[in-house]
Parts: sequence; structure tokens; C-alpha cells
Amino acid sequence: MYALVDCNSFFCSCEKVFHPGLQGKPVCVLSSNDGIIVALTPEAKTVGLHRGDVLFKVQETIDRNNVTVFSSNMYLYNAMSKRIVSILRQSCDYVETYSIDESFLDLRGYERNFNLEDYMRTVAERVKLWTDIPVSIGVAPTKTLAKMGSKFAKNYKGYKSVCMIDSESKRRKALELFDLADIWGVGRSTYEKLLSLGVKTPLEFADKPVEWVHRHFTKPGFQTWCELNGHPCINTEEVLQKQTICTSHCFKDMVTSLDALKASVATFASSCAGKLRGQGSVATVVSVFIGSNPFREDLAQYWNGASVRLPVASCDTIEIAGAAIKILESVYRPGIKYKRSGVILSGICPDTDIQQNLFDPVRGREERRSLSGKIDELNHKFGLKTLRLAVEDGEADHWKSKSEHRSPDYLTDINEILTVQAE
DNA sequence: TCTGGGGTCCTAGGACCC
DNA sequence: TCTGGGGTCCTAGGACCC
Repeated sequence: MYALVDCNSFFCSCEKVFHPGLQGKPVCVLSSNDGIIVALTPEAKTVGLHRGDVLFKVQETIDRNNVTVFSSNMYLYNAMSKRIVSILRQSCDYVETYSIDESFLDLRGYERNFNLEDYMRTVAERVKLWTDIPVSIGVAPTKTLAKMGSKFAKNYKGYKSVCMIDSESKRRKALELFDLADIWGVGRSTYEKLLSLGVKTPLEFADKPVEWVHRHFTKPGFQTWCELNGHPCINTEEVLQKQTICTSHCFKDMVTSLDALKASVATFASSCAGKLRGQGSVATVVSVFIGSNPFREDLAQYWNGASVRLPVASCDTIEIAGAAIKILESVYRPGIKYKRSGVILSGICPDTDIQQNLFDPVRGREERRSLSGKIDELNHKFGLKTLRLAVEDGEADHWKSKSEHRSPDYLTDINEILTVQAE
């Protein structure tokens, strides 16, 4: 059996930990640049807000209903996520973190010593007690069914945080009641295809003969069908190394100057290089893209990007940022009002596994590498961006993103730790 | 005025090999 | 008359996920 532990309205729950007065109140968390709503509590849904709503279009609803709004603070959410995963690891030997707010637990063998439902309920209680984050847990023979279970557990209080799909009758009942569009692996296009084939519920899909499935679908559809029928076949092996690393965002203002774009690209490149070193990897390909605001049809539109291959796979901030700036110069076109830029690293491999280049033009790679290590060490000790590339400070802040409702970094910055006043 | 930011896997088709 | 048969690798684009 697998368990899927899903944090309820995770980003909002993280904010509520540090703002206990918001219990039971409508809360939203915004995307970067305060553009759209990316997370919301059930209370915020009941006043008519949805994930994906554009902030300036729903501002009136927010004001009228006293909805509390936060800019997203990924440092805070990542730190909280790590705490929750560490609690889960104490409770189960096989934990696979699937996303920032979801983990799969492989419960094979646990049924011999535990009642799985009771056991998972104590896990949920422990997470709540130690972090104040509420979770919903689904337990089932496949991951797809476990995800369904966690949704039931989230939506119906009666399950007391844990929904078991551990018998044929429960499986069929769940498949009958669940929304086809919400099945893990069924996106918009598959949903519409299923509807056009006359399939309206997950149960109707699961009950189709295997030949029918092969006739209409390829591997992903077949896997989902198997999983719904209780045959596990999705192996989401834990990703130890990301294969691409990207940092990008929209600017709060329009940007026209090359210098400001350089500052943004250098900052993103240095962030990518930091993520790269954080997972012990090196990258061989650096890509950069820039673009105007596609929503402003009145302005000239431009979007372009390019890539270069490094002579030797690297995680050196200076080398990667240097390459990124060269690319930027080659795609930059004056006279455009730019709204976003981004850096992507690919061709990633472990830093123990670097293919050397006889004609490497870079001297002193070893020293450069230890330099990056020292930068990370200092920034960890004295705060992010204490040491950075001068080009990152290029021009005014126009290229930064808007973040007007950001909480302090309660969990990652000693200067911003929560203070409590006792009377 | 104002519209997110990350990722993964699969497939088909092209280029190339013998 | 008749125009092979078997591969690999890479890439772009689509679909999906949170």
C-alpha cells in the first residue's frame, strides 16, 4: 500500500502558522510579481476566488471580503516542507517527496505490525502538532488511487485526515464519485478525449477493456488505467538531480536598457548556479531568453532566446553568468519594452562525472570552483547575496518583481525570526 | 497600471549509421 | 516488373504535474 500525504492549502497554511489570527479566515498567496492567485484557503474559495485569478481583476472581491493576501515566500515554504518531510521520514522508511507539499510513503510490510489507518492518523497528528500544518492522507494500492484518497480526506471531515481505499468495493465507490478531470495524469486534453469517447467517470474508464485503452491511448493513458484498476505501475523514483534548472520572472516595470537586463540575467544565472551546486551538479548548456509583455497588444512584441555550450561542464557562477550575458547581448534588441527574462541550465550531470576538454580555455578551474564554494559558505553565514557579482547591481530595481505582501523569512533568517511578547 | 514559475515524461520525425 | 531492413540519437512539441 502507498500513502500520499498532502498538505492542505500548503502556502496559505505556512503563512497561517505565523499569523494565528487568520484561522478560519479567507487567505490567498500570490504568484511572483503579485500577478495571480496561486494558493487559497477554502474560506477564500467560498467568497468566489479561484486559483489562477488575476489579482487586479479580483481586487474588489478581496477588499469586500477582507481576504488576507500574501506575496509568495518560497524560502519559508521550502523550509517548512523540509521539516514535514523529516517528520515523515521518522515515520516511514520509504518516503518519496513528490512536490513541495506532497510525499508518497511506501507502506509495504507496515500492515504486519500496524493498522495502517490508525498509523497514518498518528502521522497526520504528529505533523500538525510539530509544524502546525494540516495534512490529508490517502492510502491505497496504487499512487493514483492514493492521490484520490487524499482528496476525499481533504474534502470530508469525517475521514479525520485519512481515507483508506483498501477494498474492491471502496475502490469502485471512489471511482464512481470522483471527478474525472481531477484524476492524476488526466489533464485537459485527455479529459476532453475521454468525454468525446463517451467516458464520464473514472469508473467507466477503469472498466473499459484493455484493447480499448490501447486503441485510444499510448503509454501515459494506459498507466493511469492500470493504476485506477489497482495495479501499480507508476514509479516516480525520487529525483536526486534535476535535469534542467531555471530561474526567471516578470519585471515589475517595463525595462528597455541592456544594463538592466544584464543585471536581471546575471542575478538569475547566479541563482541557477547556486541551485546547481546545491544538488552537486554541473551544467554544459546555458540558455537565456527575454521577452516583451504579450498582454500589451499596443506595444511592439519581441521574444527571443539562445543557448551556448560551455567548453567544460561547470557550476561556476562567474563562468555561467558570463556566458549568459554574452547570449543576452546577442539576442537583445533596442527599443523594446521588456517584461521578463530567464536563464535555463541543461545538460546537467554530477560534478564527479565531468568530461574534460583538452582545449579548455579556462585557466584554474579548481581554484574557481573553490571560490564558488566559499561564496556559498559566506552567503549562508551572513545572509543571501552578501557576496554577489557587481553586474547584478547594474541599474535601479525596475527589473525586480513586485512583492508587496511578503512575510519575513521566519525560518531561514535569524534577523527575521518571529518575536513573541509576553505580558 | 496590473496576467507565475518551476519541473517531468512521452512521442514523432529527422538525421544518421551499417 | 522488382528500389531493404535494421538500428541509434537528437530535438521539438505536447501533455501533464505542482
